[in-house]
Formats: sequence, C-alpha cells, structure tokens
Amino acid sequence: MAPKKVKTVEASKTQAKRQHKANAKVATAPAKPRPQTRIQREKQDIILEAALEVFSVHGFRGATIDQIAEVAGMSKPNLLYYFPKKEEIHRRLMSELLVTWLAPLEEMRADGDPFVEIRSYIRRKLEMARDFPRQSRLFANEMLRGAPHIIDMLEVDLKALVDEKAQVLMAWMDQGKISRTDPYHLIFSIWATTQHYADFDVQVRAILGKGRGGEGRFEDAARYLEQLFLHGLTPKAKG
Amino acid sequence: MAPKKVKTVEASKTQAKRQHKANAKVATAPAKPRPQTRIQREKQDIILEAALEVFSVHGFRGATIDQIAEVAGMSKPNLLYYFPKKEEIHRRLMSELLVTWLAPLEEMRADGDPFVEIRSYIRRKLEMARDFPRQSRLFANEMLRGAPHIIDMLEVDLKALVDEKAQVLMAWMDQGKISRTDPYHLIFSIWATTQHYADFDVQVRAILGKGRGGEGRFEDAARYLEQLFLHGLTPKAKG
DNA sequence: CTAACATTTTTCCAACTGGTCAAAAATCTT
DNA sequence: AAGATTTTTGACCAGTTGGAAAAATGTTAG
Repeated sequence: MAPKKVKTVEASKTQAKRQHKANAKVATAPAKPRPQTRIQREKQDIILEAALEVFSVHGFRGATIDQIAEVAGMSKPNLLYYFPKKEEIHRRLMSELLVTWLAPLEEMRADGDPFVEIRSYIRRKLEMARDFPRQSRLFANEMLRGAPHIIDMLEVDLKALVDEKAQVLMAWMDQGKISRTDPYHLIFSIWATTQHYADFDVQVRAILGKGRGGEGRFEDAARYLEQLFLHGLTPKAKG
Repeated sequence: MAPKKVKTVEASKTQAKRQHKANAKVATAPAKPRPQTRIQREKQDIILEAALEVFSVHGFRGATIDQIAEVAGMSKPNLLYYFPKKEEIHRRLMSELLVTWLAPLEEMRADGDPFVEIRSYIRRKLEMARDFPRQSRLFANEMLRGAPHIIDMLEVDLKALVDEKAQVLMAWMDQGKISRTDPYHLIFSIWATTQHYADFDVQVRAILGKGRGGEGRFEDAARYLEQLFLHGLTPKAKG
C-alpha cells in the first residue's frame, strides 16, 4: 500500500526540468524540496569542475559545451540533462566563486595587529592564487568582459565589504599604526599583486625561466610582497 | 615620436588574392612589390581598431568576424578582403601591442636616479592603463589563455629586456640606493598594480562608486602607488 | 519480476561560424 | 569616355554551436 498513489505524472521529462516546473506550480504539496540524489550532486560537481577548466581559459563565449562535456567525460546532451543551459553552469560557477573570493578579506579583523592582519591577508590571497589559479582566471575573465553577470553583486556586496574594511584601515591610520594612505587603493594593490601570479602565470614563468618557475617563486613572491607592503606602510615616526 | 613602422611580410600578404591573380598572369614581371594604397591602409586601421575593441573584451575565440565587421562598419566579406584570416587580424594586433607594451620599461635608464626612474616608470605604465585600456585587456586576455600566440616572444624578447632591467635594479641595490629585494618580483608588482586599473576597471568603478569612478581615481592611484613603492624601497639606513 | 523513475544515448535542428566566389560597383589611368 | 584596376556586395558553403526530442538503458521499490 503506497502512502500516496502516484498521481498522473505530467511530462516525466528530465528531472532538472521537472524540478523547475514542479516547484514552480505545484501548490498542493508543502513546497516539497526535491532531494538531490548523490549521483546528481556528483555529476554536477564533475561538470562544474570541467566547466571551470574551460571557462577559466576561454571565457564564456569562447568556451563550448562540447568541450566542457568532453573534459567532464560525458556526452553533450547528458551534460545538458544536468544543466539545461550553458549560462546556468556559468552562473553557478560565478556565485560559488564570489563567496570563496571574498572570504579572505572578511577575515581581516579590526581588533588584530595591523601589520599581522595585512600580512596574513596578503598571504591568504597569494595562497589562493597558487592553489586556485583557475578560479582567479575565471574571475579575471569576467572582469575583462565588464562583469556582466556579477556587476550587481560587485556594487552591493563587494562594495559593502570593502567599505567596511576601508574603515578598519582608516582607523589604524588614525591611530598612527600604519601610514596614512588611500585604503581603497591599498586593497586594490593587494588584489592586483597577488592575483597576478595566477592570471599572468605564463608571463611569470617565461621570465623567471624553467628553473625559478616552479614552487620557489611563491615563497619569493611572498617575501617580496611582505617587504613591499610593510615597509611601505611603516609610519615614518617609527623609523 | 611614433615608432618606426616596419614593413612586415604580413602586410603584403593582405593583398594575397590580388597578387596571386596578377602574378599568375604576368609571370615575367619581377615580383613587383605593390605599394599599399592610402585606402588600404585606412581600412586596415579601421579594422584593427574594431578588432581591438572586440578581441579585448571577448578574447580570440569569443570574438566573431561579423562582430568586428559590424563595429568597423563594413560587411564581413569586405573585411576578409583586407584580412583573409581572423588569425591574421589578431596577429597584427598582438605584434603591434608587444612593441607598445615593452616601450615604457625600455625607457628606464641605468644612469638616472633610481627613485626618479622607478617613479617615472610607474607613472608611464599607469598612463598606459588609463589611455589604452583595451590594449591592456587584449594583453590580459592573451595571458589568461596561456599566451599561445606570443609565448615565444615572451620567452625571448621580454625575458631579455626584463633580465637587463633586473640587472639595473640590482646594481642600484648594490650601491645602496634602493632596498635589496627581488628585482623580478618588483617589476611584476609594478605591472600588476598599474594594469589592474585597466583590466579590472569595472571592479574599481563598482567599489569607488560613481563619484570617485571618474578621472580623479587615476591621480589617487598614482599618489598611492608612489607612496607604496618609494617608501617600500627606501633603504633603512637612509631613514 | 515489474512499474515508475532516473539516466544516457541517438538523432536531429536552426542559428551561427569562418570563409569562398563571382559579379557588380566604385575608383583610378590614360 | 574607355579601359583597367580596386573595392564592395550578395549568394553561398561546410563545419560548429547550443539545444530539443525521444528512444534506449539503467535503477529501485514493491
């Protein structure tokens, strides 16, 4: 005896489509959130991983679904079963990215020691450039195109966060703990210098040569940036 | 002074069709090098300008000939009359770009005052980011893709130039005129911080808001970067 | 086993892609 | 103005693109 006889299943199409339609119109059931099967989540992750690989190199328009499908090891229609639209994949990637991307800055605490906090922030950003270069490039690609998909979030969420942290920096300046300078451009320069190692990786490698192009360069970069920023921020009074 | 325009092999290739036909008929004539008409040069410039607009936003694969033709105000076949291949347009753009891009660093003189030279270099790079943002983005796009078309030039010409200037910087360090640090990463950080204002323009605008997004920000950036780099490079001995 | 459901594959398509070609139109030479 | 040349256009093409439809194949609960 079934608790509830399956009613006329309207178009038993693909699950994804049904999910959209069902959640949108079925008002009888209490907004039952369809549980995602394990397989669905796994496949989606595989696709997102492959899409990251492709989008981060070729950008949205330059990337093709076939290419992503091939990297993901499945057929194009099969991929489209999980993400009905190319845009959908990209959107998911971008929203996940933004969370990851803002995290390091959020961690900068107003009640910590300024130099320690700034140095840690630089270190975290540099580690992200090293460990997640594709995310960095995906972000850069979106920026180059004028950030059509995330401009709203930039103007609201990101701006709010940066404004807040700029306040923190200015407070430190007021207390004479760091040099008085433009806090916004300070943040920009940290972003620029750290992400450079992911986004312009080829160039860095080409110049440092095969020898220095390996692992050591990140330690070198960290040491250099530390010196650049901290000495640049040391108040003159302190000598 | 405009950089000396070198007549490249590619240039004459654009007339491939006509040349083929003409040369096929008159095999007797000694490969007469057709001079470019004024109209040809003008149209090619218009096309390159339009291509810069499109390539710098969408990258090579993401850009379409139709789109470039539309921006250039001509039909696609007409555009293809001047540049028989999409790649040809891109190659021309890239080779022109590299010359422009390396110029500022070349100007850094070993016999000048270190601080003046470095500050001037930063200033020049910042001005390029302001005045030629599309070139900057075109370059960034190429880097993100792994620089498939210019990797050779990076590893040879660019590397040679940077090596040379790194020597200059190290000489200054030896003389105690600037802090001892990694000259390569110093150059990287100048590139990163200045180009950031062109490549991540949307983000900068989104954060600085409509008010500060205008012209003033470049002056702010210049002032900030000057402080960052010069104070960061001031030897402790000098106080 | 079998029905209901979930997943995958096969087939197909219209729009777009880079590119060709011949003929028309414009321009230049004489 | 006539003829030669250069430039522009419209029609066309083969390959690729994002995506739809449906059939075929699992998978699972009863």
